[in-house]
Amino acid sequence: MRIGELAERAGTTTRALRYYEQLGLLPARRAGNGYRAYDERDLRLLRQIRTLQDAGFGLEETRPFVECLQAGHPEGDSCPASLEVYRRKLAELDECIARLQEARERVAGQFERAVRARDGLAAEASGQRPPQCGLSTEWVEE
Amino acid sequence: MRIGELAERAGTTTRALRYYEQLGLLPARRAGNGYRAYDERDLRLLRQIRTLQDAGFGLEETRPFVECLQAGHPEGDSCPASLEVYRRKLAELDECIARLQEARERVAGQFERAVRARDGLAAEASGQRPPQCGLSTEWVEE
DNA sequence: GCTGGCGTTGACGTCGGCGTCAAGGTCTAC
DNA sequence: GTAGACCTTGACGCCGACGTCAACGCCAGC
Repeated sequence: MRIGELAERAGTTTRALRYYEQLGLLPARRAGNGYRAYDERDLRLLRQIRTLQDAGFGLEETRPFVECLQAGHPEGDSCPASLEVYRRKLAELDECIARLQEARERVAGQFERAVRARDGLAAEASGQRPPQCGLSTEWVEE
Repeated sequence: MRIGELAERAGTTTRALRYYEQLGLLPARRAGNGYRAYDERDLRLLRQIRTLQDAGFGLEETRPFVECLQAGHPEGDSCPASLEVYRRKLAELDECIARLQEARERVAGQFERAVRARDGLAAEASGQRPPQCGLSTEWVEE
């Protein structure tokens, strides 16, 4: 199988495959004419890479999984190094999620404060009382 | 006030300030010798920028807030455009958090499956999908 | 033999938010 | 008059994961 077919079957691009090879992540054999030659095992490796990428892993983090498969293990995560990467990624995701949630709270607080201030100012300007019942409509509006 | 003092008072660097000026975000007046000259209002603008950045806003997203202050409003979020940015950012954060949580679940599932497999118990599962969330400037890998 | 569709390597561009020189100008203190 | 602490502009570097040329080679079909 040549590079174009492999790329298509894995749902990626030839450029990506050459990049992986450049990283030593997915080395390719060569046909007589210099074309890269891949087989089903390479497709397996590539799918491992893509699955992990989709789950938020960087390319370097996929390396232990790929090497694990290349070493003949049944799964990319059959090796200790892969499990270690899982653990690190879980911790990373947890921290990341916590940070985002904290940011979300801050933004939501500021937003609501600003909306109240706006309604307050509008009320002062128009000389009327602020509406008390309709904050939730602000949201769905967009 | 010159650039070094402003940077220090806002907890940033002179490089960042020149960059903001380059973006037209924080224009500076010039002293006779060509040095940038800032005042307390600039410090206010800069603090607005930094606060938003810390909350995960990109520099372009801070622009409406800065312009709002420059237009003489009491707060950076006194203007409709700023509120709109708040809304967009909240939606963005929500989506991002959801994706990361989904990714976390998948990784956790894979991890546990792999551990069970290692311990000799057989089980299988699979999954797919895209997470990948880019956010604030300061998340370091661990 | 010629077109068209594959493949090859190499190299530069992208995005954000600056860091880090380099080469020089300005101002103050001693 | 000179050190050194500030300032100026300009330009390249960085991180990841490729995209996008450019210029060429290989091979099948007509």
